[in-house]
Amino acid sequence: MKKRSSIKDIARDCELSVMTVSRALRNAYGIHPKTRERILESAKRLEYIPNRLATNLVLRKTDTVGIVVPDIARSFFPALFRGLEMVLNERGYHLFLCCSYDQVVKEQEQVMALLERRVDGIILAPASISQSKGTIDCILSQGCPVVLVDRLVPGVQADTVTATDFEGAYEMVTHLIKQKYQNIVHVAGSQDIWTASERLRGYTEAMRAAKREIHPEHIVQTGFTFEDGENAAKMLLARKKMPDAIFCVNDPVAIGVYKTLRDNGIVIPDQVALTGFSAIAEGELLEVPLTTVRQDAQALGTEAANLLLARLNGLKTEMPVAKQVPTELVLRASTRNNK
Amino acid sequence: MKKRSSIKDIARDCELSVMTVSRALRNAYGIHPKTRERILESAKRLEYIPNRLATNLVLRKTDTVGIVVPDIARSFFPALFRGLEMVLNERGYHLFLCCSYDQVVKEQEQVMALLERRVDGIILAPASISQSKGTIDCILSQGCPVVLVDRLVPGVQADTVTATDFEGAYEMVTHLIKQKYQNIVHVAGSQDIWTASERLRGYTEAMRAAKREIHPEHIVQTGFTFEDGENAAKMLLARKKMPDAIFCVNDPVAIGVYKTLRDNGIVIPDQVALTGFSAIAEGELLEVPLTTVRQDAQALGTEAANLLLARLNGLKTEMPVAKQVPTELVLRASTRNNK
DNA sequence: CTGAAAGCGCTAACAA
DNA sequence: TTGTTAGCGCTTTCAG
Repeated sequence: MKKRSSIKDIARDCELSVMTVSRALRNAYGIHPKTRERILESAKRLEYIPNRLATNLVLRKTDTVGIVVPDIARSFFPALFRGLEMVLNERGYHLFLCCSYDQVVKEQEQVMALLERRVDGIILAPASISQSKGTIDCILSQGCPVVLVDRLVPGVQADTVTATDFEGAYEMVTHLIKQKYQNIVHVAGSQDIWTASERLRGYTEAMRAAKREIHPEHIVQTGFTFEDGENAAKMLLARKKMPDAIFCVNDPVAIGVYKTLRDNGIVIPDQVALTGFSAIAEGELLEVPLTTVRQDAQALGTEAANLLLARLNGLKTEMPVAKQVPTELVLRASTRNNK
Repeated sequence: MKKRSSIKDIARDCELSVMTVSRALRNAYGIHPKTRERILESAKRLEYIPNRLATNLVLRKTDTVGIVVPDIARSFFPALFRGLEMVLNERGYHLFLCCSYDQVVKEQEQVMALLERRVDGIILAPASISQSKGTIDCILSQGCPVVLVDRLVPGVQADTVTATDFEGAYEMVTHLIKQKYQNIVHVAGSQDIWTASERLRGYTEAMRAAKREIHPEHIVQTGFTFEDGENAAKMLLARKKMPDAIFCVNDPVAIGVYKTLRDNGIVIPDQVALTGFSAIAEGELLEVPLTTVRQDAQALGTEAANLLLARLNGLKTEMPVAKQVPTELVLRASTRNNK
């Protein structure tokens, strides 16, 4: 492994001072065109690539932003990442992507790694309502700008960008009620995660507004994945009486439910109506396309990126900014949609 | 924005030399337990987080690996990323994820950013057979270990991990021939991308082995996405005579074809058989589940990561290592599968 | 237009 | 067990 060449090697090669080389390489003023040309030629010949560790150390700036999401393999997050990347790359930032897998400890580790590498800012979809606060406070205490995206943590003094999870769920469930479904079950996600908790709240409030009673069997607790949906469906199938509508916390869960019900001969939407949340592409490809709530993941990304950029450029406001991206009902064949 | 504390602040706080603090923080030998305790307490109180820019500069090691993929939003790549991450995180490396969007210029930029940040190694799924060589040679010339994954670039002296694209395609097409399909069309991807070119080669060789003639209309040129599949299907629909089997370069394309054919009243597999490549989850959820070739994306990731780790730990071999991960035929309802 | 000195935050090597 | 010196590769002063 050969040694990489440095600014010093170029200086020696050109018989100039390190300083002149540094200036020429950065296109700074006050360098004789002839000199600059010699330097550039030498840099090329020596295969010089600047060492940004050194530059960043001096400048206290890395042009790097850290991203922490639960799991990049979940359909929603690549879209979000793309939104972030489009905006931030454009402005000269590079991205560190980390996954927390919804584990608080892992999240903490990843954030530490980012802080040690002195990223200019962090965009975080926190793993836990109850336990991520410490991690976020740690970022804040280092004076590192942070934007929470998709998920909130109450009581944290950070900028946030979320979708209207509560409103979306409320609207969805209200639609089901209007369609005269009598027994609407919510397959809910972990209540320690913001989006899941907001969607449950949307369900609850919509039911309450329609004077529907909510019994424990109306709520099935599960996770966020396809497999979690399969399990939830099995539990429902084991009951004496199936619901006539199921509102799932997200699309992967809904698709898991869909598949299990279908494999057990249940006809959607005739016997059971089914809905998800997020509008990932897969839902539309099902034999019976999935009614859902559209969330613009990429827009969440661009908004979060813009907010971070504003802070990076010195935006000072007393209060943290809380931005919401609207959701939209998407009615497809997995529910009855009269009128 | 308050100033972050450094090792120097702790030294002042404890009335010790910087060196002693450095040692204590790294759990090095030869520090009085009492002293270490004081230092640790002080570090905590001052909210000290080590500056790895400085450490990395001295140690010439960043514990960071750069990943460059075409597009993290494509189902295949999150799985690959996960494989990489599992292995590399475990061994203390953090990951820089970049997307090239199949653009050579963007790829070049991303690689430069990684090299400037002095990543310890790079894992790359190259954008172009004909144009990525320069970029890869640039990495190599810096003495930076690199592993090509999923896609190759001929004539490059780097370790590689690929799936058996040729064999998988050959097997698939041979199966279609055995099922007595007469007019088998290949919806091919860009021939400047390794996987697409290998799959076309698999198609061609299988046809040749069965003494089938290949005419220009047997091959439809398109891209890698769902939309590309839709376009290809429209072109086929416009023909006088539809094929009786379509082998698509990958699953997203196949699903795009599927949807367009279905929307035009074509029954799969009765009128047209359809197959993809990759076995992404979506293919199984279609009304008529998709016959395809399974590729273990995560395994590609773990293999590539292990290969890189070996190089990072000083593995020296004359020749680059070329590892292949097997593929497997997945027969589902979108093709006739007799016997 | 060019250069010398100092320092970013840390560690390796040697000395006390 | 602790401290001193030098230096990683670069940039910011301030001088020439």
